[in-house]
Amino acid sequence: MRYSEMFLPTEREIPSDAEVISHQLMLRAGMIRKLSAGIYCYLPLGYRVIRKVEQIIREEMNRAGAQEVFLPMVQPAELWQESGRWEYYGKELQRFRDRHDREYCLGPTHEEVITDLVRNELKTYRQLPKNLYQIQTKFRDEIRPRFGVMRSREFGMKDAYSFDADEEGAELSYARMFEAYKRIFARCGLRFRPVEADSGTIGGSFSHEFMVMADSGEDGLVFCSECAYAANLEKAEVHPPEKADMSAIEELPLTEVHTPNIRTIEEVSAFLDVTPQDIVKTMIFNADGQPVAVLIRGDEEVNEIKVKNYLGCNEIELAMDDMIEEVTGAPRGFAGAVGIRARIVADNSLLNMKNFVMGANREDYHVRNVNVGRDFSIAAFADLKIARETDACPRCRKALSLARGIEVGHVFKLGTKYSKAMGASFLDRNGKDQTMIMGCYGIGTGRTVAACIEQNNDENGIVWPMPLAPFQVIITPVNINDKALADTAERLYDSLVAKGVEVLLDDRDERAGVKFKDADLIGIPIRVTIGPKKLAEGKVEIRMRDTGEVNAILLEQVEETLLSQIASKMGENVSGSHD
RNA sequence: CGGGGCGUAGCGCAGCUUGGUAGCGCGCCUGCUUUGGGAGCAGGAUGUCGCAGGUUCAAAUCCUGCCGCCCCGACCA
Repeated sequence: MRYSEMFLPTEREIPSDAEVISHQLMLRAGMIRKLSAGIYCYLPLGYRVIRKVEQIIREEMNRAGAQEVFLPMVQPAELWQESGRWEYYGKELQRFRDRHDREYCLGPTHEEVITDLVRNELKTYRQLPKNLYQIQTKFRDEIRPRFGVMRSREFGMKDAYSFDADEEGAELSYARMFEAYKRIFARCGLRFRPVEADSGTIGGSFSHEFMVMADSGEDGLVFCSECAYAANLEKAEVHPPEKADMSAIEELPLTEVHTPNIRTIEEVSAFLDVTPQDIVKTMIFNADGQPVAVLIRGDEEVNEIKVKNYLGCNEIELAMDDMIEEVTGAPRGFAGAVGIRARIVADNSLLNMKNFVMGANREDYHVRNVNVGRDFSIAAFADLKIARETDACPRCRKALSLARGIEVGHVFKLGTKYSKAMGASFLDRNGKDQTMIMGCYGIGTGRTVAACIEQNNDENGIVWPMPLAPFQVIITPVNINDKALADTAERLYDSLVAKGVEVLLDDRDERAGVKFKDADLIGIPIRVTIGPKKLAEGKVEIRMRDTGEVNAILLEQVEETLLSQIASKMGENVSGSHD
């Protein structure tokens, strides 16, 4: 491709509405342009990178035995009513009516469509397992799209669905996808980590997210310093504290203290001159309409998802003031466990606490020297807190580490959630009707590209890993009006193109500085600079974008040198060959 | 949906408080010079000042309503 002919509008200044680095660089490098909130156009440079990601995905999905299909984006409401998600999915699901007033939605995901397709066509265990995937545009009417293509409303996604006859088969399908995903993200040149995750509204029993490590990521994750445990912060378990021998500590008499307008942990600890570790927080939740009091040590935070999963409820939120007053008889800020009219659950952080402070369920009062058993009882302790770095690994008790990441892929064991609701069954060996067991597996293509930029950039722009680079090589003659330079550039360009190298020839009549800045900004891994001084010696310069290393190479050796550089940079992230 | 901010040339911004000829930098076009890290000089083009009402002799500027976009929160694969 000739730069002079390419639609590649680069920007010198940072667009004012871009916050994160990947968004800024995608705009500046002419990869994307915004059409509307959360809706983006991909320009040629950006789309070339998308196609690189898609190609890697295709190769690895095909290798893992999946087959590519292409499903409609517009989906009839009836299918979603069948699965029950027409009601449950909420406002993210973009609904509309056609001219006959029939209801439809734009596909945010395709469990319904694929399950419908499969139930109509697959009838016997002999036809199973099957794994079908597509790469397609999804639409989710996000409450707040942000960070460019990282969280957009319209976005590209690879989604795969597996159908198995039995649990062992489903396990195998899941494991194969898990391995395929590891290969995909490794081949993309990403530093990533698979983590255990909550399965959310997609549902199902078990899932892993693939997190690209980046401080700008929206998700928190924890991982063990010793063993393989890693999980999304939403899900991360912690090992309960060692049970200490508390018998030596005498239980002091319960005392009510006047604490006028003292509500928060900070206020209470300052006012009563105790540490937050001496206080128990009582959080009132509304769980499917029922009040639940969650007790946790003052310096810890409640993980709502853990509470939700522990209670097994559908909806959970912090209770409104009227519910708080109903169960405590006091306004917000003075809730405690003693005498509360709500189910009580306690985090493990209470295990070794004695003579602690909590709200008195009376306005402007707290109580001191509260003790579990004597003053109120707890049916069971559970892990309900947000994990911290001071917590111990739930598997091996070693130290946990915290990091931030970008979720680029998610694999779910769906079980029979959709196949049962929609009647996707088959006849087994004995002629008996059985429900298919499903899995689903997603990768955000645009998000993968953005995540890659988050990990690979410097002050001059993007630094593409070779496998995702829109071009492998850029040829930069420093002055196109110097015929010797221009001719050399043209000849090298032709010969590299003939060898199948993806090369951009910067044939613009611009000064060298402008070309260098643009080459750095768009992040092409290898730049061949053709200038008068080195050319007089029969040489050109090869400069690596990542290290900045420059080597002068004899013209007759350039092609060979480039081919070997490219080859070594294509495969350096994955051992073994790939088709 | 709640809170905050912004909408002026392709991009980044000033002007608005105190109403009166719409500006700056970059980019763009022409010419000359220059040619290895975003060149210099000279000349030039480009604006329904987000939209609609209102106040006024006069509105980018004041008032009202609406729309769009960004940030924080709630929410979310």
